[in-house]
Amino acid sequence: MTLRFYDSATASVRDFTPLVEGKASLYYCGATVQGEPHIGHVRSALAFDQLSRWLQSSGLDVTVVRNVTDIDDKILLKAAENNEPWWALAYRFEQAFATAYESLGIMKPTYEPRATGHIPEMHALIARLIERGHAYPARDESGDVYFDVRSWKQYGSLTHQRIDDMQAAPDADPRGKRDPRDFALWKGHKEGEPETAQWTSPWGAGRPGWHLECSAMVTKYLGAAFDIHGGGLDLRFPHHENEMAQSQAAGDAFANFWMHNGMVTYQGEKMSKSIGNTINPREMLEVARPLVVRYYLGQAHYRSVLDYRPGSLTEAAAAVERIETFLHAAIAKLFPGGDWGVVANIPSAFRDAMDEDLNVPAALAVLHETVRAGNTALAAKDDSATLMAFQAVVGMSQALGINPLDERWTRSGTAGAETAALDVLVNAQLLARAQARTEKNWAESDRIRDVLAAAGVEIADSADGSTWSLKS
RNA sequence: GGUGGGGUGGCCGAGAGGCGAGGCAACGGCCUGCAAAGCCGUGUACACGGGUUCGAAUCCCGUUCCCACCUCCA
Repeated sequence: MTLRFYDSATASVRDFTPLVEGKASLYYCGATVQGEPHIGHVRSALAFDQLSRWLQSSGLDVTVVRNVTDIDDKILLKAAENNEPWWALAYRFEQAFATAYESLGIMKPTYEPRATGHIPEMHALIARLIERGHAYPARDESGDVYFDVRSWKQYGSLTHQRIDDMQAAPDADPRGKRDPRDFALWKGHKEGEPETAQWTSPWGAGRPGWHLECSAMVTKYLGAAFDIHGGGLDLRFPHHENEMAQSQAAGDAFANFWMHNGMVTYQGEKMSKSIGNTINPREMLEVARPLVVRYYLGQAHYRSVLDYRPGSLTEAAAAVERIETFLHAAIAKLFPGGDWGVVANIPSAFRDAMDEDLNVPAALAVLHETVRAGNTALAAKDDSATLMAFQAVVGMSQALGINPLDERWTRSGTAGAETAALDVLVNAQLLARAQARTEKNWAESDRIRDVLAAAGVEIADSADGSTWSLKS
């Protein structure tokens, strides 16, 4: 089976054929670093993390580029309000995003370019557009340069809109524009803006417009034609529409596929900073482990709306624990030494689900069915079936970035010297309890269990003895 | 006004003409000293009204409600 993805530009699921055999190039929009990340931002990055992982699992050599837009109106505005240099504010939030991504195991892109580092590339693109008659300097001496929307017949094709059907923005300031929908490629320096927020250009000193940086950076790192451009659904218009227009009008083929992730809502309403109904990753991590948060944000199909409500994380935690319980039981049975090696395997049903536009929910169904089969095999003492299930669960969860055995999730809290010490102490208790149990001294047995439970240590008895784990 | 996406059991969430995806919760059973975990089983799910069909959650027509975007948005 071949990979198939939903392409927003054609509004259909199409076969994915890489432009260069054996390789895949993915660009997805990162943040305009003007504030703290919320889980909507993280969900988007996670969706494209799942995508790039799956492209890799499919044997492709993947190059991923995610931008940081570190100069724009809001950054300047907030920095002024804060009485802080705009570049300091931008970098502060860039780091906050990096921390959020890191905590949830979102793989680092191959490269993460900043807008401010690509001014010359933007100038070159503007020059090409002016030369081809698709851009013009403002008629009002402002130093702005606009993209001429009417000069590009295909304008609107990404979102299937006609310019004349679009609702005119009520607050549109025509300034020196030929058409109110023309957008700024270059913004002339204005009185009162920081001196540091301007660059010289053939059209006067100023700074880049919002959409230009992505076009310039994609082309620089992935070429004039590349495989996939991604981002949040809310970026389709105007951001992606404008990006596509300016790049194609300049003569670049640009993205072969456009992929957009669904929004995160809270009580049915889109989570956004302007409404103020946001939840940030830190708040989530206070109530759930990183692995659980990742599982939760990634369990729905990437194009679906994900509605957050209190309790979501508890349910996700139960599902994750089910997977973990099997994995730990299988290790205890198959690899008493604790060294299980890694022979991962990905069942074809899982592969089929993922190949079809990244159907993660269907893929998770395969994973959970395999966990059940594994538990059954464990109960039947069928070691070879247990091993098969174990390898499949490891393979599938690894492909999704939610392998509970992965060092990333285990290294803090349950590993290291503390755990080793705890293991000795708890095992001493378990030994005493085993003695009590052979003597059928149930009161003593239960007392030990209760004491451990109060300390957050859970006991599970089986025919082969008792094991312990930390309650999460 | 324009362009899209939706309404699936108590909750989440896939599917897209034919044996009830999967998870969470609940209930019953097995196992267990008791638990926990696990396994097995249970539930008359597809917004509403028509239609097509041997058969519709899925296709068609109509109605209704919700969400997103139309120059701040992931």
